[in-house]
Amino acid sequence: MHIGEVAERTELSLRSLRHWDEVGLLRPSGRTDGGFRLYTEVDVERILAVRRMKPLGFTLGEMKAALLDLETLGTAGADHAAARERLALVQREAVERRRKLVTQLAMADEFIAIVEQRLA
Amino acid sequence: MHIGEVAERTELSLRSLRHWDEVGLLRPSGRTDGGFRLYTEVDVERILAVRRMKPLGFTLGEMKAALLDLETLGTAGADHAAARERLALVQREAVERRRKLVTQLAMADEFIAIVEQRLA
DNA sequence: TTGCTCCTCACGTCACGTGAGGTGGC
DNA sequence: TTGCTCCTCACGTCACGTGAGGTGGC
Repeated sequence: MHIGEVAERTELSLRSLRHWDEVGLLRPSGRTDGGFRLYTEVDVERILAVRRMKPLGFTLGEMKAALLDLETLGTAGADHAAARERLALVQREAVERRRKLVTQLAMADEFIAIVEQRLA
Repeated sequence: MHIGEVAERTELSLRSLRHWDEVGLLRPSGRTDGGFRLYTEVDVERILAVRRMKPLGFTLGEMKAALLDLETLGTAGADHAAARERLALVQREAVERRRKLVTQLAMADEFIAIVEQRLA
């Protein structure tokens, strides 16, 4: 699948997908002879996983590491111990950041209420 | 009140407050002879208003304009018509962006659930 | 063969972070 | 007088946005 279709399906910009490729967060599985990026369904699944992490404000590097660890846990015979340890930290961080997201949502609601009141 | 106290009370970095001053979003009401920024309670109120808008992803310029319009509506005799019109647009945008925030929170929850499941 | 999609530079942007070197305030 | 807080550069960072100029794919 070409980058355009992936962009549409994931609601990401072409530039983001290319950037993620550049920095090694998400390399497409293949390329055509002409150099076109070729993504598989598995690639798209990875991209969607990154999309879920993104709102929590992790850096691309952190997300790359987390993605790797998640896939390690899904693979038999790998070094599960280290991956589990790192993911446990990611989990704590994620829960903490989720709390901040909720706080931000509350602040946004306050702002909207204030504007509504001023316009009423 | 000096910048340090403001930073603590608003949970913002010194750098952010200085940056907001630099770009004209939030100038402190005064300066000491030595050049120290002096913030009033009203300044702090403005800063907190900006904090409420921030999660919605507006640019500093947009927030500056919105803040101005909000204060215009709070002032008698000013050009309320134009301010109301612009604020109505800001309101629509805000509601739209709030929806996206909720979506992001849902995605974050999905991610946390996935990690939890993998670690279980 | 015609477009439409894709490619690689490469500079620009936004909102700060992070020292460096120096001085004001109580 | 001693620190602790504050100041101004000014370069760095992160995650892309945005053309420019060119070519691959069906």
